[in-house]
Amino acid sequence: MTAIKESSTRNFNKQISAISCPVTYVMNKIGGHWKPIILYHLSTGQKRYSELRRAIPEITEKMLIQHLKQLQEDNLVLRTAEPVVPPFVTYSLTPAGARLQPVLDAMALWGLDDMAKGNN
Amino acid sequence: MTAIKESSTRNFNKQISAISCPVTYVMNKIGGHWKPIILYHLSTGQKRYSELRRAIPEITEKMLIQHLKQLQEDNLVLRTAEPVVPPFVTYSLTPAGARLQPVLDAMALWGLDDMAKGNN
DNA sequence: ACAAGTACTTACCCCAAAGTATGTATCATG
DNA sequence: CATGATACATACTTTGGGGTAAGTACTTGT
Repeated sequence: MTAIKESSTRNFNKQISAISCPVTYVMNKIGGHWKPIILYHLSTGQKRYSELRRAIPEITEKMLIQHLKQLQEDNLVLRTAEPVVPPFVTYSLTPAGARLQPVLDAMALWGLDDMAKGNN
Repeated sequence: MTAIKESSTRNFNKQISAISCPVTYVMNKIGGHWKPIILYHLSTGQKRYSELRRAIPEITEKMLIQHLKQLQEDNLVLRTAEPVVPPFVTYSLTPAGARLQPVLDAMALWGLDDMAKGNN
């Protein structure tokens, strides 16, 4: 699981930043190139693993699962597996994940606005 | 600076993600451990370089300037230098930077809420 | 003469995030 | 009997973000 060197200034700073700064706390949860995109695709309804893969062709399987796992640990997405073969796994937003919607919307709004004017 | 290898899948993905996903676009601008904190300190009014340093003692000078530069390039903060000696430099938010306020607030709100309930 | 304050710059190193590539188990279908 | 689909796992390498430490140019205070 990408074992993190517990004794690194790097990680220590990350921790205290997350505790003292709620914005950084959010950043640690939805940061990274792929998480917002995954969250977006799940915001339109639950999806199977393979559906997500096809919806985001640029992402590698490793990255997809890795981030899905982290999002699960962070209690933002829910994994539901049907014990059948071939496997049938669906991912959906948890309530906490759904509550992120206004945040993502606010960000998207600002982003689009900023891209439009480029510089004010 | 930190010269970026232009031909890396890594950076390429970052670029296209930022173009196609406005949320990622925002993330690239205010991501990193220090940027939100710097932005927060500037949101309460313009500050001198040394004031910022004292306000955020954990940050190193290298990181401070590096991020201030990036924030300038991203048109979020404005640098004003009085041509005197000793140097007198103040940093303040640009209109675009100020417009970020509601976004940061939304994030902070969610963050605090999420920290409070931990898991729903 | 020397320390301290101003606002940086520069060289060097480490590490975690991201990418590449391949493997696994099970079943259905041609 | 081999290919494809499902949902992953895992070993290996690269690279960009971040940290450490030291230096620069100029002036004021002691």
